[in-house]
Amino acid sequence: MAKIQSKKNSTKKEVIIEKASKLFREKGFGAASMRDLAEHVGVEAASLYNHIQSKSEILQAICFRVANEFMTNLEAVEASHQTTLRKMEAIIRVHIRMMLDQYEFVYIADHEWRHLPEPYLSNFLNQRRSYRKRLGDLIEEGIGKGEMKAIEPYTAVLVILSAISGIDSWQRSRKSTSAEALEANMVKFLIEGLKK
Amino acid sequence: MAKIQSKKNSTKKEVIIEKASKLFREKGFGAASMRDLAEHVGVEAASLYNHIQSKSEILQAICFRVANEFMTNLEAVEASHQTTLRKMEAIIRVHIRMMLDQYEFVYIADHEWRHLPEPYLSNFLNQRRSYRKRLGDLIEEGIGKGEMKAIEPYTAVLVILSAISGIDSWQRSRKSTSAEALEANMVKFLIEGLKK
DNA sequence: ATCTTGCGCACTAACACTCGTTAGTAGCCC
DNA sequence: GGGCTACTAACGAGTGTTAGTGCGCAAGAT
Repeated sequence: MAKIQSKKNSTKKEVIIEKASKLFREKGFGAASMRDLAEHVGVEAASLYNHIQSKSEILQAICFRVANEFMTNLEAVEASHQTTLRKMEAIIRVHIRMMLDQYEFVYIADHEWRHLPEPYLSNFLNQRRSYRKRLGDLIEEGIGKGEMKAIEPYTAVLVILSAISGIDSWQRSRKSTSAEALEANMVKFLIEGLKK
Repeated sequence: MAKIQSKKNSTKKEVIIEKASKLFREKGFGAASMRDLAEHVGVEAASLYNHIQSKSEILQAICFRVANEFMTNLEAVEASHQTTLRKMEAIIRVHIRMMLDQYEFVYIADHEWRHLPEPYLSNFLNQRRSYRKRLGDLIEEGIGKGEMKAIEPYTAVLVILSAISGIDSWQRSRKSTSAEALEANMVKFLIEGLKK
């Protein structure tokens, strides 16, 4: 009957994950049911299990994909040769853009990770902690070099990351502001808070 | 049998709401069950219904209590005679303090409101939108008076509110930073982003 | 001071679902 | 013909919530 796999270059599993990401964001992981998901995919609930192993496997796939993407980017930026301030700007821009065009995925990694089963939960939180630590170190370096004002690095990281994740409010209600303007204004605000 | 009402000056309903706020934050509204809640209260699930009408009534109580508190404060600040910049600082500080000592409640109003049933959902979102609009107007006024740099007000509101709600990461893992230092640093960062 | 009444509150049992997931089966394509 | 993959049916557990019952304490009547 109704085959899945609507687009080429995307396995059925990928289709399921993509539909799931929309659903998990709208209803939350706990409130979204497999029957719900199946309907959006165009299939019976039991058929999903030909492609995935469990509901939480979907969540794992989403969370770790996002985490890896951010981590990979961080490493690239760290290895680059720029001002510390420009490095931070680059990272901030990547976060904003990810939030703009991979919204569903990033949102879930940001808000639904708590439903990960162990040991994935601990693993994820470790990665997260390490990522933030490295961001903090970068800021500390910027302060040391006199490029940034003396702010407690941990707080700065908190403010920056949270501020960006607030784009989710913007996504919900396509307001007057355009995506480009949003990015520009946000970078301006955040970098200004750092700059000496 | 085992009576509820451990403390004076707090009805049994209040005790239930308080325990529920902890539970809803830890597990999410959808994943927290009435039997869970009952156990924390020290009572059978069915007994809860002598004091509340439904699970979602608890959510409503929490969300609107928080919303009203913020709204009341905003009106007080608006009516006061200060620099626009100082008004913003006052509002930011109230948000931070609420996040520090009414953490569970604020968190739920911030993240679990989507599980409100209609018509409460629309009502809540309207209040929220109106609140942010008025914050935006305040910033616009500040720009007009030359106290603040020219930033798109909507974006600024987004950044500020989201940044503060990120304190939840801090609450989860009592880090090196103290509450006072956190508040000071955060205000510094955010106000600096606004100031001309 | 004792008895009576009534109400507040917690109990057990149950209903009517919904949940994630598994077993077993049959059709379609290489 | 043999994998894939989608189907139906069903499982056991857990969901919010209601019905009906009885205990215990406070107020009112004698």
